[in-house]
Amino acid sequence: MEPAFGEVNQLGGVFVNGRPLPNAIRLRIVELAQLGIRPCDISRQLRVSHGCVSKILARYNETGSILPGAIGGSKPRVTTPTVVKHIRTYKQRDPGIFAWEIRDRLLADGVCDKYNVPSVSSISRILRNKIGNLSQQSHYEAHKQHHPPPQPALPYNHIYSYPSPIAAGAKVPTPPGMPAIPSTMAMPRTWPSSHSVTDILGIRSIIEQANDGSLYHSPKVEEWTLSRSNFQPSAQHIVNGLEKSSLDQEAKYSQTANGLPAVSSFVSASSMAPYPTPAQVSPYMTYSAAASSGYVAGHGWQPAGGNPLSAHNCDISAALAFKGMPSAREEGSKASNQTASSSPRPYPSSQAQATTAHMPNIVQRPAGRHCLNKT
DNA sequence: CGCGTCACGGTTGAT
DNA sequence: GAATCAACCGTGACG
Repeated sequence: MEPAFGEVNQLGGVFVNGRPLPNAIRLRIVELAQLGIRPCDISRQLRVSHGCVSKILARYNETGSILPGAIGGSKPRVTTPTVVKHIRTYKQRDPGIFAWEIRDRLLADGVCDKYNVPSVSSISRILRNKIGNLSQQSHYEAHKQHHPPPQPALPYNHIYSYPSPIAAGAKVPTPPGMPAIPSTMAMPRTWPSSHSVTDILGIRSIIEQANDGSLYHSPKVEEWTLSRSNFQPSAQHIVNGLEKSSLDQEAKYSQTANGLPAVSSFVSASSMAPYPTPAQVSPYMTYSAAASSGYVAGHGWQPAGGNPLSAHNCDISAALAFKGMPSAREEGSKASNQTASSSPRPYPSSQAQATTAHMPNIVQRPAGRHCLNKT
């Protein structure tokens, strides 16, 4: 299972191998970068490897999300039963049809979109393995016989019809044919899985808990809210991407956190004082700091106007605001063309506005903005 | 010296 | 329920 305590890196920072940094830290990294602090300094201050800082900032710049990608799980299948069924149908109607033609038809008929349409080779395989004999038999009946019962209409397709999750990760910057990177596109792999519901529930419960003093939860809410409100479309994914893993993780990190110097304490001030003793700090305590009040509220540096990142100050309210936007996920998952930069408001609702009202700035983040670090 | 990148050892979650 | 697989993670080192 999970180590009760993390490891300590060269900078004296605590981390859990294989697990993402707590969102509070991730948020911190972005915040500091936005304040013009160089990545190398951020790295030292937060005691996070510069590679990690670099990665998080790069992802943030690319996707608008501070959250880690969805860990684990499998990719959604593109060759869903529905798709197979359509392929079969095409093949039956035209036994001489080519795989690429089938592919085109799947797109044309709206069975798939360009993100989840099977490759030609996949189609060939399907034809060979699942349908091959059909084309030679007499068909229309055939499928009723040896075919699995009719599939539920939208097993995966509609769920996965958001922009290619695969294209999403930081590793795949710009999906082909996509001029700009809509934040939704660039989001981390987040195919809705069974989490979908749990995510929501989980998040909500967290939000709810935020009231009862489970302090470690607030950071989640903050960041999460932050991301969502800042980057609209991607937000949902974030939610999705954040998923259990993120939340859990955070919870884990939080466990040991008690009364020790927190990130906030040494990051906080612009002062950037020498770091407190690193290693002996119980792992993650650092992270505990995240408690909203602690690490942000007190600082004078946040833009009065409400820097997006200042969301912590209003984590609860923002969270509540978010709660009021249940449909955001769906909307976001489909609003794949929205770019964060162009800032079409995906959430025209008053609720959305209420949320975003806290952080007007980021919404206008310049599209082409580059490394925060390049300062 | 700063930063992008990548191998590595690790975790996670769907199948 | 265990194994497998493929995704992700942050660190540390290199260029």
